[in-house]
Amino acid sequence: MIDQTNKEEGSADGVGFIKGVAIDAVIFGFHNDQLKVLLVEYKNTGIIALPGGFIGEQENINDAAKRVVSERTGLKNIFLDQFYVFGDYSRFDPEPFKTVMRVNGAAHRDDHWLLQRFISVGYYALVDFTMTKPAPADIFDSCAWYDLNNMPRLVQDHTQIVKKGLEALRANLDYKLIGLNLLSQDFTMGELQTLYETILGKKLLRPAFQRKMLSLEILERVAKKWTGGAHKAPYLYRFVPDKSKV
Amino acid sequence: MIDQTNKEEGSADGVGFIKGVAIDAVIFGFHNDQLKVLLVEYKNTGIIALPGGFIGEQENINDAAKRVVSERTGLKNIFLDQFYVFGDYSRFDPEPFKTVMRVNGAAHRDDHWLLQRFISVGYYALVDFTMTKPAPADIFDSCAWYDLNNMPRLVQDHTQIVKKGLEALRANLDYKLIGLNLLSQDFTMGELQTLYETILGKKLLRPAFQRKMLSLEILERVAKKWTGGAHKAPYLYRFVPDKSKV
DNA sequence: TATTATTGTAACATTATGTTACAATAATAA
DNA sequence: TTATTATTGTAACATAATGTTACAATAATA
Repeated sequence: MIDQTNKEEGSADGVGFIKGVAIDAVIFGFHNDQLKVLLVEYKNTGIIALPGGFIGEQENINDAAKRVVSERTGLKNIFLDQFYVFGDYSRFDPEPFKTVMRVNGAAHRDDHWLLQRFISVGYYALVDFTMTKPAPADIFDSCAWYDLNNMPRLVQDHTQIVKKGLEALRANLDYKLIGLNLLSQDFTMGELQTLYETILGKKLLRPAFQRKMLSLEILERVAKKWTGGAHKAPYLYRFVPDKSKV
Repeated sequence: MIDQTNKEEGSADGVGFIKGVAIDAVIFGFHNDQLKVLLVEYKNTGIIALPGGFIGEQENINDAAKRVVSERTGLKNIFLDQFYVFGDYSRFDPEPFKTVMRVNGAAHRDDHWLLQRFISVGYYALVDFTMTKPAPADIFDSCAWYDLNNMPRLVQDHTQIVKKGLEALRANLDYKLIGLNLLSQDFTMGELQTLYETILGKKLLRPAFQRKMLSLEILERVAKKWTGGAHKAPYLYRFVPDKSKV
């Protein structure tokens, strides 16, 4: 447990971590027909940020990213993709971390490792909203979902990082079928279409969408879903990963 | 000049640079119907590597990449794209740099900054082969073009980096029209097609390719090119960047 | 049993891409 | 000068992909 705490983002010293490189994770979820992003709020400061972390001295960077997302969502087997390295000098701004330390009574000097310049590697993660258990660490007041369309002010350049992460998600949507990672195991074609429409920010025509998805031959029909509505019941579909690897 | 030398990759101390983060550049050229990659050979060692460098303490990472490519090619206005961060712990291997230092008489200790673990940000660059003046630095025996299909053994994981860089180039080819950066200002449709075929590693059908390229409305016909061959002379085309921004 | 809203998909229209064919033409050879 | 050759530019058609309209099927409700 002490070991665990020591590996959290806010640990007092940088022992065991590579300095100068950070990971920021744009964790996307989908709920109530809206894209959500998981954000943390630093204790007693109102400072809201992307979940982030550092890379263990002997850790693969992709494993570090996975660890960061796991710690905040409670999930394993996370869909993760690097999308950009944020390395402008202008993003260097030690003030927020100074505030976090001061307010929470952590002594620090200006040459503290967290107050130096960081290069940040951006990852986006796609998770099943219904399966996540957002978990704050000691240094956070909260770890919670926010509507992508109604985001609070974020620390440093994190708003920009979210924007770029969404662009990467859009660019990869057709190519990687990644949208499916955002839904529960079983879903209707309508839900899938709404997800795509939400990610792309535009309406799609239903017949073409359904035909396209079915032509990929990666979905299997599992049952009908009686929604209680006064209309025909939609089928439930499930992603069949084997079929996409032929 | 001293200042300049101090900023080269092989400088003895790491003063002025961010530690732990490096840039590796896959610089593509196109000549004699073949894709070329610019590589450096470390003095007296036979060690061949991608041109690389480090990030100044107050330098933007993208500017550092541009600087690295400029130093080796002599060009300004370089097309550059980040494509991946190589951060596996297993790629950490100080032996090659130890050899470089030992052979060239540079004293070093095992805790020398160049012998620590680095996270490497991969960039690919596209340059006009005919305009480049490959320039080795003091620590290199050579800086020269190699056929992509006939590459020597590269240091560390650089072969892997080249492979991933080529994949990124392929993936972006249609999307970003980046192929045009590899040709001289004026080129024939045949040259453009050969470039695409070389990058994609497959033949394309001529009428479809020509129709597609012309439909983009970013090429203007400038003149005919009399090649001396016993056949109809092809037109020369030129890229019209303005038109692609409408 | 009629009404309503939504689903699944057929049918057709349009666009994009793949393929074949051929006239135009620059150099060479007869 | 005139045929020959190789290559270019593009028309014409074939096929595939995507956009659009239409409508039957069907759960729940009136």
